[in-house]
Amino acid sequence: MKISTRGRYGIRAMVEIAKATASNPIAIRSISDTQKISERYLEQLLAPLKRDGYVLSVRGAAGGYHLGKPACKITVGDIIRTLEGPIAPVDCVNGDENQKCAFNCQCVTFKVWEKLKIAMEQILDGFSLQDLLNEETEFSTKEHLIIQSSQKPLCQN
Amino acid sequence: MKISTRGRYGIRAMVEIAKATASNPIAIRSISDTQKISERYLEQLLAPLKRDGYVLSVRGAAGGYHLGKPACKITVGDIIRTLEGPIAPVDCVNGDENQKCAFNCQCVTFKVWEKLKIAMEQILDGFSLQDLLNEETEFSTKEHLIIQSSQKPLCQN
DNA sequence: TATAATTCCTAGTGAAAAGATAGGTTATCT
DNA sequence: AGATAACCTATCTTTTCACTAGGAATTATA
Repeated sequence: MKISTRGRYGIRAMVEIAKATASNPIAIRSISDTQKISERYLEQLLAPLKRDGYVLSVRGAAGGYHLGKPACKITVGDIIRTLEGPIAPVDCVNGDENQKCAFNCQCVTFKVWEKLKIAMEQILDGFSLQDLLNEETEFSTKEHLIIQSSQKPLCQN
Repeated sequence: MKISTRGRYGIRAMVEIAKATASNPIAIRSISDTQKISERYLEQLLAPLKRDGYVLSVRGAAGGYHLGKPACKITVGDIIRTLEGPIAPVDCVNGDENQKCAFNCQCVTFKVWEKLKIAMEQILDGFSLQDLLNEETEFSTKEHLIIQSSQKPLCQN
């Protein structure tokens, strides 16, 4: 029950891209530098995000990426669905009718999975990229909260 | 973001075990037959469930398993935690302080994961084994809902 | 008391998914 | 022309998943 690096990196990348504009797009190189994510891996994450319209790209020198729609219209759930597939704890609730089993999923656990899926989507679709950006500016005003000279690793999420 | 077979099989096995009693325990063989799960694999799932006190075992001939506590006191979340580890979409919210990162997880996504974790636990701990048993008797009174002569696979969840 | 039925313990294995790397092509700015 | 960047496809390594396997210990019962 873990979010994979695809989803986590994707969200962090999108937060960076949200700061760019059509006339001043951000390059993969730049995202890679600030977020410490392999350029080559990032490339692979941005392809599906572009396909789904969440980002647009500008090719050639001085090119890069910028959002394909307003930050308030892109949710964390959108990004995860694009990069990891349907948000569903088991296949029979992923929205594809063909994945339902012979009992029409009338097994004792079906209700649990259904409710779980709904709860997860409610949270993930409840946060937009804009919310995350606001969160960031909030953090910058309270840097003192950062643990000093810590042995702990940089955040990987 | 999927529940693995360990969790899913474990829940189905526990529903069977919940029907047994201390004086009439259910054997792995029997669970395996009705739930179509490999005996050897089931063995491995029951070990940790026993360790955590959710089941008790009776060794030797006519032995088997029965619940270690009342069905209403065992939740789906309990079973999943025992078989799959902490219910946490990312490591930094799994309850282990050592997994928190250098920024004390003050990254823009932390709030999302925290809320997601809480929502997931609320659902999963909101269903007890007893609830699932009740669900089952409910189904048996409306078998007509089962899809007739379907090509669909048997339920694997 | 032998035997069959059962849990218990540890190890191994095959396939798939995750998490990247790598090489090269195409487009665009300066 | 050259540098910079996106784009495309393939490959590779590591880890996890899902299961298999062999045998030891325990206990009812014939």
